Amino acid sequence: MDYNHREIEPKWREQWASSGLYKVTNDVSKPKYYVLDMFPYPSGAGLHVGHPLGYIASDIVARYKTQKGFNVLHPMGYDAFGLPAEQYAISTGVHPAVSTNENIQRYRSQLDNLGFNYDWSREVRTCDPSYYKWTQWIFIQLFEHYYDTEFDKAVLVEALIEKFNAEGNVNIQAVTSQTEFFTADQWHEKDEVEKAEILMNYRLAYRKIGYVNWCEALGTVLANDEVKDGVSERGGHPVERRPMMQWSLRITAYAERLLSNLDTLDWPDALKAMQQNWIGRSEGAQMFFDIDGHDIQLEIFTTRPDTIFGATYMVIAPEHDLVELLTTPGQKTEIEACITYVKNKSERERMAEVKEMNGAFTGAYAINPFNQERIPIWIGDYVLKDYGTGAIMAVPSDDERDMNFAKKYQLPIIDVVDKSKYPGATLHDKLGIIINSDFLNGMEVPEAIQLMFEKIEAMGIGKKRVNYKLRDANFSRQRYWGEPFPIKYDEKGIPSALGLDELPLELPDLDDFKPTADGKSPLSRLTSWVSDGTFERETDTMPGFAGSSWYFLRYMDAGNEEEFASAQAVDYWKEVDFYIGGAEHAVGHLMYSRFWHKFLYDKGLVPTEEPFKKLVNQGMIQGVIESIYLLKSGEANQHHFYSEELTESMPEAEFAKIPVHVDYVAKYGSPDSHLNPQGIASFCEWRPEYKDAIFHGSAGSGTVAQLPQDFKLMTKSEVGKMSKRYFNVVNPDDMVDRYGADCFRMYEMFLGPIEQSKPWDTKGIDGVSKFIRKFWNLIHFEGVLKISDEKPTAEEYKILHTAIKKVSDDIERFSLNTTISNFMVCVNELKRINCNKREIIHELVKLMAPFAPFITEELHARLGGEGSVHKTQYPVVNEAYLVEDSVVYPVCINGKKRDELTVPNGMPPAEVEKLVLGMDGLEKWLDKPIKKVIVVPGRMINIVV
RNA sequence: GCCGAAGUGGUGGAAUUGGUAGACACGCUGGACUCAAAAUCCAGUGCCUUCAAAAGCGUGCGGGUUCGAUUCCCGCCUUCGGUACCA
Repeated sequence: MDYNHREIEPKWREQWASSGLYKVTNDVSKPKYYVLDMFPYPSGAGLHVGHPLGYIASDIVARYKTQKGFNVLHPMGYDAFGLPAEQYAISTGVHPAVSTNENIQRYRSQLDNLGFNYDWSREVRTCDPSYYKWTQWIFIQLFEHYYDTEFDKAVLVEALIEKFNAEGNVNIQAVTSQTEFFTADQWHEKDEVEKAEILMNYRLAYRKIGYVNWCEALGTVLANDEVKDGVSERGGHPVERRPMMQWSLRITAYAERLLSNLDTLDWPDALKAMQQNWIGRSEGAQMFFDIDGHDIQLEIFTTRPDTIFGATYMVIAPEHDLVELLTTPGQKTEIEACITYVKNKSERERMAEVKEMNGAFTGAYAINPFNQERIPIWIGDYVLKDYGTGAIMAVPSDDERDMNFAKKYQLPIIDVVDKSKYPGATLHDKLGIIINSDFLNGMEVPEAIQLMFEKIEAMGIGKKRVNYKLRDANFSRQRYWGEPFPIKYDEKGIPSALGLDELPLELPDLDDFKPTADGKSPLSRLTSWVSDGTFERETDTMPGFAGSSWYFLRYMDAGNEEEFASAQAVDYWKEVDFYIGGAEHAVGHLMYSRFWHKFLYDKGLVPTEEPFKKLVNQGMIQGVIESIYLLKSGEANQHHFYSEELTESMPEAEFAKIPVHVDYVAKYGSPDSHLNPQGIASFCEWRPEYKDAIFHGSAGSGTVAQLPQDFKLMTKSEVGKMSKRYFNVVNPDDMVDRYGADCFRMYEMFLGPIEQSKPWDTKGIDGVSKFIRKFWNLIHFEGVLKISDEKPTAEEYKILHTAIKKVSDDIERFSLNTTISNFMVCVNELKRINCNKREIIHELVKLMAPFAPFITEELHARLGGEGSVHKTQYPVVNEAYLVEDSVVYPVCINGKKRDELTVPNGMPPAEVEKLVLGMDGLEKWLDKPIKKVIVVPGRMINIVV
């Protein structure tokens, strides 16, 4: 019989499940290997062909490592809290728990279809109380610790209180937002509320004012994703940034370790660079400027203290605490107008803008401590409150944005750095000779910076300091579908953590998921849950990254009810050896997980400082978006569609692009893609609002009922996201049904390098399908198994061992697309010589088992193998079979290949050179004198003329 | 704007350390088999000039280093990801 995946795949799927083949024990006698996928958010759309790309790759690695003798942990779970389920609930009334559960069921069946070797007994769901009990528990630990810079680790807040009692905070070395010092006596005099506020400034989980996107019209806080061009995506309503008291995590305490430990990781350099830039360490000076007529000082941070004589104005963020105080009555209107304007801009817009900045003068002046000059203090949208100190000294001559701001508001510009000695240097390079700067004149910039550090410290107006761009993470969401905070507030508003016996604090049931009128979380509607008269619960919930920051630890001991994971389990599995997931998580998720892990490490709860030893980012599989052009300025009820070629001469803005279901498009994805009359008919049936539309093409115009002969409406094809909204989703289930999971898996790998994004093209899968049948037919003739037990020839061994070598090398360097090519080459070669030798084929079956688990299991059984092929030892190359007795050299003249030369293996270069010069047929290129002959042993020959 | 990545035939891609550009597939063309089609098999297929032989050009664009550059360096262009509340 011919290979039939519909029979064979379900058979083994059931067999594996019933025998528990993929169950993993914490068997300490074997070396461990932990392979992890970034767990998915179970969206309502189900998996599309892009999702499994990384899962297939990790499955191959997991199976390969198993065959190499490791005890492999390869788990899967769901990142199940999130915004989409909540939005779905608001629009349909379906409870997020219900829709999430349905989505998970669907994901599970889709995943099962693909033959992964996950140990499902270890599944985690972030929305499950038995899981988020420990998310809450970790949050409480963060709440109860502060970061001590003397020991360089997290320490209990209780220990801090003891120190406060004994000696105040003068000797405390900590990462803190506390700026005022106090003695033990002063500490004792403070009341409970004041003490709680001071402790907040030290805690790793703490409360502070954060800003949210508030949309008055929708009465809700919007995610950045829901804001487009400064207005809400739904409805186009104005959005403003509104302050709110929220929980934050003090990730900045770990900035230095997050940065320096990057060196220990086997991650792509590009990714490390992104994290480095995100942390953004810079050395500079913290400086305090006196303010004319005020008792207070303005704190700024600058990396360029050497340019202080060029500081012609100061800029503070419009949200800065001092704005109100500094604004003079005369400037009030202007400042308020500016603040209102800035409120309506997102942070992203404010950072992106380098040309058109906005600001206003407060009316106040800072004093330059070096020449006592008055420097006007402005507010400006390009300074962000949470960056550094939220205040800068502006040096327009040496900073592009300061320069543009100064030009716009006609502020003076003083050149302080002469860069003429360094012609290639840009403004960002710290190079040049200082001018117009009193005692700094004539110094080189780096030298001047050093001198300024010393001066500033000597004068007591500031300190050399390290600053990070990294900001503390906002940890509050005004939403329902997330982990409730295990926090309650007493009648004075002082927060305290719940005890372990009160966990999990379960998310209460609710039937109205809309936020309240004043923008509070939906949970605040449940007054009976919120308050019992003596205390009030926190009603915000945690963000998506809470549950995903530690899930990889839970897999190690998923059912544990006493701890997040037992010490034995954590000591055995330690860290993730191989982590694969999307590049879109390069900073967010990976940074937060590293932070939490380091915190747990400080507490002695995990044995490694880093959670993910090796990491690979997989690319996205994109779809082709097909759309047709709709004329915008038609009469209200008469639609006109234009063929793509007709739109080229008209302004693009006149057309709206209407996505078309790709099933209707002929020559889908090619430049010739179009709707034929049949496609147009399908389109009109699918979108009845266009059933009377007129279609214009090169062959004429007409409605769907009366189209000209050979009518074609050319469509626009663009590579983009595979998504429901573009009607271009390809479901892996369909592929598995038609071609089988083995074929689908191999095709996904064959598409290209795992790290690269590439468009999906169903057509190409035929090639892999043919290959699988060819492979099967090596030992099946007219449907009957036929195997030879003869001893293989040297040629057969060579074909097999070439494949073993190449495939093993490729897996080790994670080049999975080329492994598939190598299997194809191997099978093509074996087919060419009609090899059906048991010894060869059985080894090949084991070699291919990680890639195509079903067909190899079947063949293993048919070849009389014991047990499962997935527990066999992976083939090892024997180099003896690969030795060549001759070498073919390409013969190049001036780097261009002109001929070949075959010589015995190991011939010395000098002799090869002699042979080459004696070759016939090279004369016509050798009419000029030969300058040099280069022989690279085993590689090539180049003659230079 | 900033940070990161990618760009090679009609298409997906290969070339592992600077050494034969286009492996392996898809598609296309021709042929075999067939009443016919599908499936399968065989041959060809970077572009251009050409009956052919043969030559020239060719890895986003413009420069550079080198005997030799898809690979290294400098400057651009385009697309994609992230940009702190999508996941």
